[in-house]
Amino acid sequence: MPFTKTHPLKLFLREISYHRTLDEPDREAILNLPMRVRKLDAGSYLVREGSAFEHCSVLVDGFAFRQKLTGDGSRQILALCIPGDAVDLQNMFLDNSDHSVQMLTSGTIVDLRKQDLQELVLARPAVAAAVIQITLAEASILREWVVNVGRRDARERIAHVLCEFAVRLEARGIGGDDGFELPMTQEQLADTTGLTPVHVNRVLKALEADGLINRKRRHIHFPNWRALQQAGDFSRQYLHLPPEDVLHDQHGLPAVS
Amino acid sequence: MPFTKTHPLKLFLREISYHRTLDEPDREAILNLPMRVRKLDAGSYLVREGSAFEHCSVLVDGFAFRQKLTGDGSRQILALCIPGDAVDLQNMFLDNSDHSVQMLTSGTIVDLRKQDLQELVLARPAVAAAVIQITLAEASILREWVVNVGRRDARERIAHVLCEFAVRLEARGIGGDDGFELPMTQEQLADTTGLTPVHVNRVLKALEADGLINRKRRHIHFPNWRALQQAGDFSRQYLHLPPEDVLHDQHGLPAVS
DNA sequence: CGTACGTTTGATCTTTCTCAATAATGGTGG
DNA sequence: CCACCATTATTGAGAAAGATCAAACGTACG
Repeated sequence: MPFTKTHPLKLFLREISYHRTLDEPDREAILNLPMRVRKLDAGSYLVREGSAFEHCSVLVDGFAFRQKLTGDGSRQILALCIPGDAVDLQNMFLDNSDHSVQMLTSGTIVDLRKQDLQELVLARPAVAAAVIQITLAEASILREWVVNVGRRDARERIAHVLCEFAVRLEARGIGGDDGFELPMTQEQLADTTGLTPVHVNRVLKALEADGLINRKRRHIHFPNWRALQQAGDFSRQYLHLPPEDVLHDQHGLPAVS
Repeated sequence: MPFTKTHPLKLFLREISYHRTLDEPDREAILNLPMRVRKLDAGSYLVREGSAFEHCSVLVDGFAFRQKLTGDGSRQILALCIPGDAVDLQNMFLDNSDHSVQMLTSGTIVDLRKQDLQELVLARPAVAAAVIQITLAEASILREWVVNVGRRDARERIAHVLCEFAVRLEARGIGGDDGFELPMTQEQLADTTGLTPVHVNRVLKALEADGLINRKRRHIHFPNWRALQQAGDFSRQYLHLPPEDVLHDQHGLPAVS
């Protein structure tokens, strides 16, 4: 079966299935939700802080980030969204969004109607449970970010973010073994770590000098994965991913295509 | 009806009801859950990072906090729990806890069996929806904390935490109009803001000198609420509380006693 | 080929941390 | 009730991580 004919919600469904086993009717119900596929440019907004939305989006392709601005205009990035992530579960049940979501790269999203999703959750307990689990796992990542930004120095923060991103990509089956394309400018990396772009630059160079990363433009490679994890005080526990040996084993996962 | 005969889950149920209207059978089901009431001393653990639990706790009386340690042993406080908060919804659906929860003061908790809660959620869509909303609101607070610690200076951070705590207390009908008892040492406040105790002390004194707070031991009073909010870049939006005028109006809320 | 954006570099300045000591405060046993 | 102890709060001096300011350098792309 050709790759291009993959259902746009494939990754999302797989993500859900990690958390909770859904039976066939549940999966059917999700896949048959009325949806609209949209292509977006880098920088376009998926959600704008303070506004209410009719639909919830799932990221199919490309990257996005959550962000919030302070009163004096500085920005904090709150999460990185990768393909398969539900971008605004918040808006499904809360009235207006407490943060913005913006595309990091160009990409594709699927819009689902808020109403439909609410009905789905109310009608299908297993889906509700899966949504709860996804939300809880996301909260766990947020807690780790609070720690990262609150109690780690610049070097640790950056190493940690790199580790997290790499592991999450790999868990979704995206990104290669020999590094990945970091879809961020150093300024954006600064806004995710609570640092200045200048300092991010210096730390990246230091990490490179210490042999923890190789960079070629935005492409990052980890010559010493273990050392990088250590430098970033990183442990994958908080991501609540399935055990590593399951990741590369497609058996038991729903074949959606 | 005497205050002492209040049902221990009263505040929790009220909190749930803010988010979603539950019908009588739903509320009954929650109140009839088998439960165990326990009194705990300050400092005792409700949840320990990395371990699995049989039950989920709801804080009835006293205060608690979520925390995580870094590799080098420093601590970050991730959330303050006030009476009526469910302390470990995480453990209800995720296998082992990604952080610890510890009592800040002495207090009382109610343990509910994990199993029972799961069944409740699976059987009652409205309860599931309420749990999702509570979890989403908690995530929103976490996002604000990332911003606080990532992009605000010491003075703003501390003012912000004070505002948040005061507003949350008031929304639960706890704490007085003329200030409140901050149940934290300056060291703990440092761990919630990503600062050192020494610096927290200096900032508190500065806030006092500027007429933004009055302190008498741990009791804090806000002579100029508006100015403090401004100093902390605080806006209650992210707390997803019901509109202010509903708060002091008990009509429409379930009378649980 | 020039413009715009991102990266890199240097010099200087600030906030916050660290270390260290002293003073309150609350609780405890006698 | 008092003396003592353990926390917690306060203060000072010096150090350091990271911010700020400013400029030069690359690279992509129209």
